[in-house]
Amino acid sequence: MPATLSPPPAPPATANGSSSLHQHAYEEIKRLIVTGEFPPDTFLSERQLAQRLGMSKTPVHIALKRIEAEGFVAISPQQGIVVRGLSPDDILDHYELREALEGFVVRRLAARLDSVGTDALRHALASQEKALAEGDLARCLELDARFHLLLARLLGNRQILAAMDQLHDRIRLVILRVGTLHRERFEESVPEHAAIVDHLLAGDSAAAETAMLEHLEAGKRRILLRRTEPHPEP
Amino acid sequence: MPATLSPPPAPPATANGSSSLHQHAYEEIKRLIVTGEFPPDTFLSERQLAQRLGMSKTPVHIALKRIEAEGFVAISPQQGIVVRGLSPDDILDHYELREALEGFVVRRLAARLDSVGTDALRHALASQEKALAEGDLARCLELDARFHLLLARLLGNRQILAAMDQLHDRIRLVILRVGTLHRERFEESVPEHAAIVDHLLAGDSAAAETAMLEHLEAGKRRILLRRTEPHPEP
DNA sequence: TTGACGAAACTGGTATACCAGTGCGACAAT
DNA sequence: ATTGTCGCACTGGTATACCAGTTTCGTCAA
Repeated sequence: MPATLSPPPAPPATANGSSSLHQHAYEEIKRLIVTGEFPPDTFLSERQLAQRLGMSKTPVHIALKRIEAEGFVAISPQQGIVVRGLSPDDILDHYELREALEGFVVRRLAARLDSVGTDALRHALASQEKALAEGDLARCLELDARFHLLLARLLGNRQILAAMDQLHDRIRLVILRVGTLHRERFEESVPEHAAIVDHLLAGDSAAAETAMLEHLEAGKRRILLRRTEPHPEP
Repeated sequence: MPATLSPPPAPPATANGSSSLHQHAYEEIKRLIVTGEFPPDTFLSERQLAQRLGMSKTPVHIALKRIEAEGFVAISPQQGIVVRGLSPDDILDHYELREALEGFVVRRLAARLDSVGTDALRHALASQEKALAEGDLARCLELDARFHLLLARLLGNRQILAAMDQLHDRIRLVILRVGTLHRERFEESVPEHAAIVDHLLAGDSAAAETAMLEHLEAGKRRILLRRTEPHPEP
């Protein structure tokens, strides 16, 4: 599609690099979900979304089937589409999967980190500290997710990276479930990241893995403890 | 020649259990790929597939976009669809991901195995030995994949199970890459499974994980080296 | 013989129309 | 007033037609 679209009244806000409409629809709808604009239990409609995105049903339909396959929405034929929320069990399972993947990643990574990776980790850490100092919590959240993905990328395993990439959006969803972002969260997690990096640079596999597992454990605790408000859920 | 439009005999043909056409298309196309009927580098066409499956382009298109997202085909707009093969690096990455997931699974599982799980593992093992004794190699392959999925299911983590389920089809693809099934492969792997189960039943996390990692390492070696002769146990 | 050029025969991507279910509300019969 | 029923207004799912590229190949001119 040309960069200068287009007839429909709504050329979407974000300048997209999407190669196709259904790709754009996929990214946009998922963004609306993981940013909380479409909270859990929201009812969606292909036609509404198509109109909002300035395209026809077809690409929206394709995007939604993919999003359904990833578990973010539930589609009932002849009924409708509903945004799926995350149960506490989902969150626990989510963190356990991360323990398996990311614990493994840092364990392996400590033994094979090169100078390029060293620089990347130091840079990522510096960015996080800068964002925290500036109080830019949204950027803190983004950098947090990117830090974890960076570890997988440095390991160079595309399968693991792909698996963690799918987790990326779920992480946002998990964090958003507790409401707005808290500064204290990052005042704790950024130093935890720093500890992981320290052990990686020292080549200490066991210590790096332990630090990662503690970091994830702390993250899980930060989320589950805040989830004590009464929920009007069935 | 031009497609002179279809003479669709137009009964939905086989009475399928699929809830929708695109679901049926997804399962069928993926089956054709993972069974080797569509080997790597095969060129596909939405229209050809639609005619073969007795439906229109639309559900085929949706199914292919999902299969593309899973990495089994590559779609180039205005060009065509090609079945993606697995490079040696892909296979290495694949096994490394399994090491991360399944190593973690057995480590955790050894500590929390109940009587139901015990029975399920014993039963799974017996089935494998029976299939091997009968020389039913196709069933051996199926039971192999199911055994690994069973471990994840016993752990009770849906996220991990979903991640490993995606691997299920890739495993078949990996094995098919070396050609036909070899009896020796299962004469080795079934006892390896038995060893893993033994350590799980004994509650020995470390031994179970080690056995699993060795099992995966052996599987990787069997594929990459294509060796058919049994090797001495360490 | 050879080269370039253009029409045709494809490709996936998208829009539109239509279909078959579903739920709900209005209206009618009691 | 209650209740049963019909119908309309939705839903996602599918088929069809069309679009804009890309590739192929035959034709025609040099």
